[in-house]
Amino acid sequence: MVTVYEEVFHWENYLKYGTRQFFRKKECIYKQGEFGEGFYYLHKGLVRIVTESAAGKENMLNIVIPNQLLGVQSLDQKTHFTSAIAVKDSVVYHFSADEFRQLMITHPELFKLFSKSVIHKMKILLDRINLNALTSEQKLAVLLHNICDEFKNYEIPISQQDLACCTGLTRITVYKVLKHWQEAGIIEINKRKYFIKKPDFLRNLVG
Amino acid sequence: MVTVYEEVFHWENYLKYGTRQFFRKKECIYKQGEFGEGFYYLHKGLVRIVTESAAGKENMLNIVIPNQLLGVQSLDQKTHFTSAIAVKDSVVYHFSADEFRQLMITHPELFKLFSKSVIHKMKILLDRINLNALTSEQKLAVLLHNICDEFKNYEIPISQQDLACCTGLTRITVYKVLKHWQEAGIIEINKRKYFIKKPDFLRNLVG
DNA sequence: ACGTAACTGTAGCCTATTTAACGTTTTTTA
DNA sequence: TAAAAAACGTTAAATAGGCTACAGTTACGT
Repeated sequence: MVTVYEEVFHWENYLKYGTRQFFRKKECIYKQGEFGEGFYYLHKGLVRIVTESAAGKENMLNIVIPNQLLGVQSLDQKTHFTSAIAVKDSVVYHFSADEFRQLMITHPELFKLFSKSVIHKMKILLDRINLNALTSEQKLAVLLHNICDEFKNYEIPISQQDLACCTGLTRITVYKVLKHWQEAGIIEINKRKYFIKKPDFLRNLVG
Repeated sequence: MVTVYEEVFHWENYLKYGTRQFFRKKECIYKQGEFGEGFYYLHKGLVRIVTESAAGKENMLNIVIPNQLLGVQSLDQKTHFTSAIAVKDSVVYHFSADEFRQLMITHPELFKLFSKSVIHKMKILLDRINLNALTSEQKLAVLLHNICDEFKNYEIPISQQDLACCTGLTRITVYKVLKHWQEAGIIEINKRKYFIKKPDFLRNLVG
């Protein structure tokens, strides 16, 4: 499930030490299995993190919003175990492991920032795990709710297909729930865009 | 699913800066929701990490073996989002956040060790997520297979109940799969212990 | 040593999801 | 701007896995 969290981390002052890079919509920032060196900070745009299981099924892990890190797993010259794909045109800053280690010596306070960001990532992964205990309706509710929080309005800019992918459900199940909600007047479907009319309903579904 | 990972991290030289603590079997090292301050290093014993979802269902995340960290999530004075329970009598070293930050200034190489350990944790969470894409038979196959690797033989010292808990399946489902495998001659059940006769079969199930 | 608590074997029902299938609509790209 | 590729709407059929129930076993504490 995609969880969008809004905690703010103050990386601004350190960006000048990173390397700025641009990625177009749908472009791949890093791929599962590739070697990486360091990590990225998302400055602008939107990135989705997906993982491919041994069985070959693709799973969306989370959506990275500006002001968060991605690709931390390869800080230690390990292969990436997820892929990152730009959802919108995005601007990222890349920090190489060595650079960052140097930087930490002169700016020890960076450790706090870094660990905060990483722990935050772990929390997201954990929430993703806990999601499995929920029913499909609840999964979707959590997902939509988070996405709305993120985009600060009640229009969902994500396809059924993606919703399916995020929750691990089939598209058909997503479709059914959405249809059901539409009939119950909880959401409105218009030109394949979804508008949440009763956000409280979704909130209550989960607790 | 419980995954036991064996990568080795060399914390030995730094243990003297931590506070040694003992925990008896079944004792709780930290509880989900409690505030924590710093993190633990497992020196001896075995600890299992569980998480309780909003719905109240308990899920085992992983088993921590000696030489690994636990409770990193509260490094930043946040509440723990998992609980840690000693499976055997255990010896841990606790590092407070402040202590550790000080220590990092005098020993910058600690950052590498720390980040390695944390990334490793993330990998575990990710594997746990990928597991959800699998069928119940596959989940059990992966689990048994990992346990065997861990214990270095083909006898499974874990109850059906625990297998259920680890995989998130019901006990009945676990029982059914196990019975099915028994009938197919893949495992042998004897006095409530399970012996894997055709490990390759399990391996092929997943790919 | 005994009683309670936890674990296991088994059956049957039930429903939420998945799979398959297929025509339509929208979006992408050559 | 036309063709190709995604994405969507919908239905029907197949099924996996969940829940309930209960009796028989084993383990554990005092």
